[in-house]
Amino acid sequence: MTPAENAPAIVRTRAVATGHWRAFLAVAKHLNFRAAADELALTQSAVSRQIQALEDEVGVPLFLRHTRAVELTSAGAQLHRAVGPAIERMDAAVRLVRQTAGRRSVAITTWASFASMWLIPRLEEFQRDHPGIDIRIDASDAQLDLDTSDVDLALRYSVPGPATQGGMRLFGEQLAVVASPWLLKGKPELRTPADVAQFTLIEASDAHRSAHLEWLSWRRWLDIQGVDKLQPERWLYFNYAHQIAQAALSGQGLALSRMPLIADALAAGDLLEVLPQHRIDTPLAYWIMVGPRSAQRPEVKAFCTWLAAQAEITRAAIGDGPDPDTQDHLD
Amino acid sequence: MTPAENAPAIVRTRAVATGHWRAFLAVAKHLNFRAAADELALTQSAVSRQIQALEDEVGVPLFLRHTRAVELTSAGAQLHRAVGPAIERMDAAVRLVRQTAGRRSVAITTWASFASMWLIPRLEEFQRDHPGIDIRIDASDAQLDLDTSDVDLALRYSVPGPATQGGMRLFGEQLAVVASPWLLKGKPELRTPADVAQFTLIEASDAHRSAHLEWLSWRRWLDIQGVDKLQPERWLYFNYAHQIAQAALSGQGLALSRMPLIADALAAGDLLEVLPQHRIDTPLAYWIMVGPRSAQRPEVKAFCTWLAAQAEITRAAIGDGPDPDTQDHLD
DNA sequence: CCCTATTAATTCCGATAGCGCATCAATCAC
DNA sequence: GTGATTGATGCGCTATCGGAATTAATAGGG
Repeated sequence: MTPAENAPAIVRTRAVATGHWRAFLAVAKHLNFRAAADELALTQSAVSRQIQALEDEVGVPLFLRHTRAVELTSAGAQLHRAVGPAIERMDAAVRLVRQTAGRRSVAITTWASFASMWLIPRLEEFQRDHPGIDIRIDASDAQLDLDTSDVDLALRYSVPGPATQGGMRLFGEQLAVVASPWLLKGKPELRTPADVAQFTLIEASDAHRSAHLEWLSWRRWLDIQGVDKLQPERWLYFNYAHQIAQAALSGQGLALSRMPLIADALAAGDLLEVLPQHRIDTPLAYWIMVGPRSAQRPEVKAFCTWLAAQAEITRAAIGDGPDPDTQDHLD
Repeated sequence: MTPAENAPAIVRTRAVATGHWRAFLAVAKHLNFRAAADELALTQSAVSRQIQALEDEVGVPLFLRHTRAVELTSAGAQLHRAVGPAIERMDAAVRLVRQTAGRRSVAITTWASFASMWLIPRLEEFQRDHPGIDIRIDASDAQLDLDTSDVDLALRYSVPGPATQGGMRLFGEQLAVVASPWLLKGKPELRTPADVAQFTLIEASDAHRSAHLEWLSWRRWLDIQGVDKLQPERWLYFNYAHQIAQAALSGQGLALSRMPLIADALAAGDLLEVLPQHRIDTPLAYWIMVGPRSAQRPEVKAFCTWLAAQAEITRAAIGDGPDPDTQDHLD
């Protein structure tokens, strides 16, 4: 006697209990009721009936039971493709909420090169000054939406425009020719742009779909210096800026590097700038975008303040002025 | 006495129990326990305790209860953003499975203009010949992934290349200058490309991010005809091909239209081709891509066969030859 | 060809989780 | 201050769920 029969007026569609889907997913994973039951710390009997209940509710068989094998039906497979990610998403959200419960934390999204070359080296200082604040960094290179995802702020790299509306500019960028001191030792000093032809030139490969790479190319630098016909000794391509920096550090050639990212290595003497009078600018800049629900939280404010201070230091190190157009919405 | 206390060895994290999430979503929607209870056909008491159970399991309050108002906590809002879409996705999957249960159906994804100008007008014939097969068309202009979504085949518009691997070519395309007979009546006949300057030229606007639009532009046509300096009387822009066709049909100007899409209108005399000796080709073509799990299903095969026959008719009408490079994996 | 091992379904039964009813507690409106 | 509104709570009922044991189906081995 189901509730539906007690209340015939209401078509109680009770769209399937979430718990049963876990049994479904376990069986779909193992293709074996007993193994699924073990995973769920239940008996085979319980799993069998959960699957039956599910099939009753959906109205379609989800598994084909052969004597020695279980197989998803096409409907089962279809549901599996939808339910698996959905449950996973719910679990992830719960894990995240549990993890950050009662803790002050700031979640940041950015891209791999910026995280490893600028943010992470500085982060220790923030952690020291604010021991109560957790930092979570997503450097998956996926462009997360501040309105719908659970990140508090995004550090982005972009030309000024609609995409940077409401954001705060950290710094602009110049490109400098850099190399390991070890590579230059014993070689005659580079005096003119044309001298770079004696070296291997390290550059980003466009395998990575970034639309910005054109601005960062050696080709553009050579054009600006008026030596666009020049062919270097060799080209060396990498996908990520930190791989390029790594290659330059180990003396594999000359890199055309973004000042904000290699300012530390220059200061430490691990890299030397060559032809410093031939730096070029790009229209790209680095931005903080703050999520709408995060702007008021004190730990987010503290982090932004600290970021701005760090950016000021970097700006001073690379001789970058503040952008007059910046709309600064952070106090 | 929870199960966890009976089995201390197992850290039964039981990642949040049952369909309590539905109560959570209902309360989050109404911000009112009683209204939520009504929606779920339960009592306020039941809803109250479901929410409590949920808060116990997650370990965080999800709602702030004021005397006359209920409010999501930030954790609650975070969960709501994740759980809502997840449940919705599961429900949608179940609905779809229920709907197509036991029915033969073919799900197609394509884009709006092709659906309305080519596919839908022909579909009636297929439905007549195959009354037992349902057709579901997704013309949302979202590029669905055949491997992960529930569509059986995609009708795409693309240059030959990796994206069309394994697909079957329907037809290529030529661009023809067309106009309403009504517009041309009483005007002197157009004899040379330069004569188009007397008319309004209708063209796709690049607000729509399609990378193909360049091939479809009047500018390219004028270049090829050697009259690239020519300025027409007026420009008229639309976002979608069927809007352009609509405008041409109603006599608003000359359109540079894709032959496969307006062949019917030409045959019916609703549009006239002007300067037929000045058609131009584009490298773009129309393709069927069949999903990996669908290729063997008889109804999908039947639909593909029918599509190929329809394409043959269209090819004959527009004088398009088959592409020798085509990899035909059907049949 | 029969016997055994494997595996899902089924039956029976006890535990409990979830529900409704009635009531309480807190607050706001007047 | 009084009544209305709304969420929480105590209590009793029962449908549901889980476990143990058994059955049914069948593939593989001798």
